[in-house]
Parts: sequence; C-alpha cells; structure tokens
Amino acid sequence: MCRTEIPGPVQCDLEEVGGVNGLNKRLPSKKTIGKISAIHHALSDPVRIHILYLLNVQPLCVCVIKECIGIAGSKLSYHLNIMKENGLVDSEQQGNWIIYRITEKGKKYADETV
Amino acid sequence: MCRTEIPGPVQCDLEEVGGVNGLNKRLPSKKTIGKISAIHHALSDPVRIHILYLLNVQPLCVCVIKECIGIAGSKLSYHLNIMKENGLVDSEQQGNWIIYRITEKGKKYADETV
DNA sequence: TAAAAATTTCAAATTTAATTGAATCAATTT
DNA sequence: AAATTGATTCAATTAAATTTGAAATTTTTA
Repeated sequence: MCRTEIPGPVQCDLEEVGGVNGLNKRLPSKKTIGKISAIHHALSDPVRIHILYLLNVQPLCVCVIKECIGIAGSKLSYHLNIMKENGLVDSEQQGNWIIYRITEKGKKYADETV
Repeated sequence: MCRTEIPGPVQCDLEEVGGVNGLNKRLPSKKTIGKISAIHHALSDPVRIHILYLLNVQPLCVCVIKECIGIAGSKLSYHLNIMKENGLVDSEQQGNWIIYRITEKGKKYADETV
C-alpha cells in the first residue's frame, strides 16, 4: 500500500483490527453492499422522493399522482416502476385505475430528517 | 385529472386532505426534496457504500482505502469527493497523507438494515 | 364488440454519471 | 532545491439513467 509508514493513529487502529484483511472481514458482503446502494439509487431522484411523500399521505391512483407532480404519464410509469422494483411502493388494480400505496419499507424512508 | 370519477376510498381521503392542493401542502419543499434525493444519490454507488463501511470501522488514509477496495487512485478520489460534498465523510491532511473519517451524518447511514 | 380512458411499454434521443490515464499539486525527504 | 510519494485534477471516453412521444395494453362503458 504505502511504501513508507502510514500515519501513527491509523496504523495502530489498523493493527488492532487485524490489518487490511481484518478490516475487510468487518464489512458487509459484496451482495449486501449491492442491495444497500440499490435502495439508495431508487431514492436518488427528486421525482421519486416526491412520489414517496405523496403516497406517505395516502394511497393514490396514477392520474392523481400525475396531477400533483405535473409530468408525462410515461415518465411517471418509469419512476413508479423503479420504486416498485425496490419495494418502496406496491400497486393494486381497481377497475380502470391502478392504486399505488407506500410499503412499510417505503415508510422507513419517508420520515427521515435532512 | 381523471375524466370520470376516481376510486371511492382514494376520493374520500383526498377530499379530507383538501384535494390535490391540500395534499401538496403536506409535502416537503422542492428544496428539501432536492436535498433528500442528493444524499441518497451520494449513497447510490457500491464503491461509496464500501468506503462508508470501511470508515465506519476507523479513520483511514487514502492509500489504505485504495488497498482495501482495489481501485485506481483517481477513481477513489472521485468517489471520496462526492461523499465529502454530501457531508458523509471529512478529511484532514497529516503530513504526506490525507486521513478520511466518517461524519456523524455518515454514521446514520452506516447502520441501516437492508 | 367497438370506443374510450388509464396506464404501461417501447425505441430513440438526451442527459448525467462513472471510468481512465496522464498531468498536476503538495508535502516530505535527501 | 531536486526527487519522491500520496493524492487530486483534468479532459476524453464509456456507460448508465432519464426523458420523450407514439404505440400497445387493460379495463370499463356504450
């Protein structure tokens, strides 16, 4: 890694932890890291956060979400789908409409402070 | 919004909340929504989650992070910078090295369950 | 069963993010 | 002060995500 010595405190802590190998053992698996980044990716767009907070108030059909946000239907579908794939929302057909609702998982993220 | 009527339960809840206007008033501001999506974007890459968990164990210089993750220096710099801009980590120069540490804000995200 | 409405799907175009390697910068050592 | 090392910056490239509008799908109504 570094040819010469690395800084004292970092060095000490690192030894205590078992060096680079020991450090790596303390980390989540590659798979887990992938899942974590994926859920954050699903939340990384303002449109999707907007939808999340809307559905945190009450379940809504697509046409009302569309009216609230003011975007094209195809665009809305695209974002709803990403949220659904990541378990933030789910949907149910009711007659001519499809009602989207926030999931328990989604709620976890709808209450965070910035 | 919808030409005919919207589904009963959605309709009722929506009226209670003050219609689309009332609903919109319950949401965070555009600015807040932007901040929330930005922080999630900073966490939306596996490399950055990897770094976050590394630094959650202990502060590290760039060369050790590089060794743990196994990526090019310029790539690492790019990701560290995004994390820093979003307040997940900060850094301090110590002689020839730059030590990165997780922030309080960063810690909040390093303990979440998937 | 044809027409209409709500929503989704698809392919193309656009935008944004990430990667790469060379060059640069800053601190340190000789 | 020149050479070395750790780290960042930059411009070019590649890759991924988002947007767009038209077409298709599903359900309901006439």
